[in-house]
Amino acid sequence: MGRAPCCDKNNVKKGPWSPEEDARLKEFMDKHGTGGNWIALPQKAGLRRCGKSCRLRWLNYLRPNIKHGEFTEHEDRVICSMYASIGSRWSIIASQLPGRTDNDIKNYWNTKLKKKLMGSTGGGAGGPPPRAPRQNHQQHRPVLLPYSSSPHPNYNNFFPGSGALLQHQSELNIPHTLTLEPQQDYMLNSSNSMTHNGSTSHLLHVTTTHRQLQVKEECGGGGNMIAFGCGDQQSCSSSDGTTAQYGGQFGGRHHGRELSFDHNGYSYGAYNNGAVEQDQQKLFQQQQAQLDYGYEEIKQLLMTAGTGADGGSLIHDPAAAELIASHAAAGKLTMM
DNA sequence: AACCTGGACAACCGCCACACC
DNA sequence: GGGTGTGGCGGTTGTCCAGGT
Repeated sequence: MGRAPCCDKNNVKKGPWSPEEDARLKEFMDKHGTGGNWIALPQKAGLRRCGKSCRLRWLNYLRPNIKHGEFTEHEDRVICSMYASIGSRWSIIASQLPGRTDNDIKNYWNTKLKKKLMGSTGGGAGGPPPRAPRQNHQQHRPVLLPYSSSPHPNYNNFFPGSGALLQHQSELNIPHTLTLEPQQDYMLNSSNSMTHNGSTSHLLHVTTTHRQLQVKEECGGGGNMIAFGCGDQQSCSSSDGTTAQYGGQFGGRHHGRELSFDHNGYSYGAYNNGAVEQDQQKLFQQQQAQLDYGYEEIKQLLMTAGTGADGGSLIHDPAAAELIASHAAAGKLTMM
């Protein structure tokens, strides 16, 4: 049983707007505003258009103070760094760029920035963070990193001279002890490939959030892509349709610190209705305690602590877990 | 000159969350 | 509390145009 359409599709005009329609809509909006109802607006304004179409036309084109034309380098940076942090939340990104619409930014990203960025990475790992499903703001607020601190891994290639933004990129060379910063992404050095489930991986991401460790393995060339998640369920799918999903919670005592890894209640820097909750960001910053893992602990975490969707460990292959742990403990994890 | 291709932009579609009754 | 209407969002498609062959 489908919904009733918002308008009579047979009786509305589609396609590009004519100057006359634009003028009529603009005149009506100037005089009356939306009247709180976009659906009823076309009839009142004498337009044979769907209300949604009117709304879109107004918001994306006719509204005052809309900025068209070339994006500045600053805007490029904001878009890229926010995309790296929150993915394709165009409306939120648009809220940071006065005069730009989400549609504009989306088109600009899809047609120019994405290619520019991919070109600078050589087609490597530059994907957005996995997009969380649409959130019930009151129940599961997504983690939102301060975007300026989470640049694209190849940000420096894309914007020469922006090295200051990569202040977190440093090698960790602490034998057998790995210090993971909460809310930070790490990338395993790709010089060593590893085998998991019969496929060779070339890249491995370790993401830490407060009380959360997430390992994501990727293969180049459109191969398998596997995400190991803790707390919130994580899932990734690949272009060839192979998907692996692990989720759940795990916990234990490490360095005398109780780690529950239950994600609930630990989303800091969240946004709500598009507005960053700054006080929550402050709270997050205050609670940025370091998480210390040794080789055995990392291995243990990976091998035994998971209670994923399949009830198994995060990594089924002992050799794989050992390899990750050894790389981590040997300091071969690079902050992204 | 005709055709093809790719880029840029505008618009549509379907889904979801929320407000209201 | 449930049903319904609406607004908002993101993904996708359509259209136009410029440049290349």
